Amino acid sequence: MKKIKETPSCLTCSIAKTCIFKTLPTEELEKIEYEKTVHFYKKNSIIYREGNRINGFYCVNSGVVKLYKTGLEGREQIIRFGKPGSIIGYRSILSGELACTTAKTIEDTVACFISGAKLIEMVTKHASFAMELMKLTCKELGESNKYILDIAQKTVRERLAEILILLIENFGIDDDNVLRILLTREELANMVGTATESVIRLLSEFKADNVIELKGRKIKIMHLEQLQKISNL
Amino acid sequence: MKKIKETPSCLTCSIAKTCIFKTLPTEELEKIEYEKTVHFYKKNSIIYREGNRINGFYCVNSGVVKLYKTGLEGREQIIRFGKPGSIIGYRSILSGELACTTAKTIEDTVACFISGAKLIEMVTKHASFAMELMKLTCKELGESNKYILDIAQKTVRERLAEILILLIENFGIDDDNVLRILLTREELANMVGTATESVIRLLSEFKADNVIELKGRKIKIMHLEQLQKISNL
DNA sequence: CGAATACTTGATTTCAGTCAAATCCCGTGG
DNA sequence: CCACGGGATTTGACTGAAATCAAGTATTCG
Repeated sequence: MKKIKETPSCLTCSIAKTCIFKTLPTEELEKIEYEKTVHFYKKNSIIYREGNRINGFYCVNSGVVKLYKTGLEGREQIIRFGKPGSIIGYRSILSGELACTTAKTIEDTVACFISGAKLIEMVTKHASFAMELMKLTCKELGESNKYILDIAQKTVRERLAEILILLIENFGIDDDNVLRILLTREELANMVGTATESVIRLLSEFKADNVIELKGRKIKIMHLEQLQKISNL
Repeated sequence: MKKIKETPSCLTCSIAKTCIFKTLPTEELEKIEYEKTVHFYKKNSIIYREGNRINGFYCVNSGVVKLYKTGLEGREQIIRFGKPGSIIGYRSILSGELACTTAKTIEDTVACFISGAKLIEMVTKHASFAMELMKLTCKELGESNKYILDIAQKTVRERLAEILILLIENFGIDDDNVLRILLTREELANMVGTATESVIRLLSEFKADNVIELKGRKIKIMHLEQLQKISNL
């Protein structure tokens, strides 16, 4: 409501443990601060599109971004989310390829754009930054590989439970055990890799089994252990 | 037959365009040469196991290695292959995690082991090496993400055709259009993420449609365009 | 407040997995 | 050289999970 469209500062931003810039010296942060451009996106805005060349990357300051690939009949496959502190779009800069996903906001979002040249400069000049970035990429790669296994071998039911756990880990739950992210049934389906109807049916089942409670898009976690059991670890 | 178990040299090895070490100065290569240990594996040997800590990575000199994750009922999901010039096991070094795949040779293989400390030293000391490594990782990440989409949305038939094309691109075909890698039906199934019987049935169909010819594990490509059409790009 | 979008439930279909049985193939040892 | 045993491959029959199709209800948003 009262959010002011204020330019976020890299110096205060980079304090967070999860921030990729955390090892950079202050003078470098100041240079980024000076060079970056800040963008304000309304919900459902596209930041960049799969297949396009992007000449920089984005650091999400507030809001949530879904990164998805588009399949043959236009069905989306959500690969991951960007949330405050995440960087998105860096993969294609580093690999020298076109963007492999579309980035679309699912909430009003503020993101800072930093040029690819600057990214490469930082990698070249600061070995600790290069290590951090590599660590991030390798973790992401591990997650993607894990998901290949899941999607190839697990049932939709197991995957849905797993996705819910993943969302809990990523976005947390509030005091009332309600998941701190609101997704449409279709978006859930596009994460799990299944049909919307299947997600609806399975959520109903979970609810009937008292594993979760549903109120619109709010999902309240009643029994995390149950979810874990359903997901098969 | 007449292959001699000879220690491969980093200096001659690194000439190849695809080699990750190609930007390193000669003196650094000499140091690697000195530090590395060379390992000779027979077919079906395990180089490292998913879930184990490995304190270095391997550079494949000759032979072929499959990298796979193991699912609940022990079914393998092949993530990628290592072939001459590939490096394997580096992901877990850089991310500081446990190995996320098992590496098993499917041919007699020679691979050089280089310590994780050395890898990190090279990343730190040589920005160009860091960039190359990052590029490699990011490309791999792009491929994994692509495969998530495929496996989530394509039919087994489409995926099998796609995997065959991928194998052609990776391992090539000989003068007689025969794929230069021999996999069991089960291994093909473990790439596609399906049952062995399904692969067998579909290969028979492809053969009946004159897209391929089969002689044991040899696959002869009769009509690549057909394969591409089946795979839906 | 009306249109559009999202959600839900039911009926039906189908792709692909599982199970079962037969055959093939290859290396080993007699 | 040949028989044997075990793994790999093939084919057929059956099953079932999940997709698709269809129709109605609820919500949201301009």
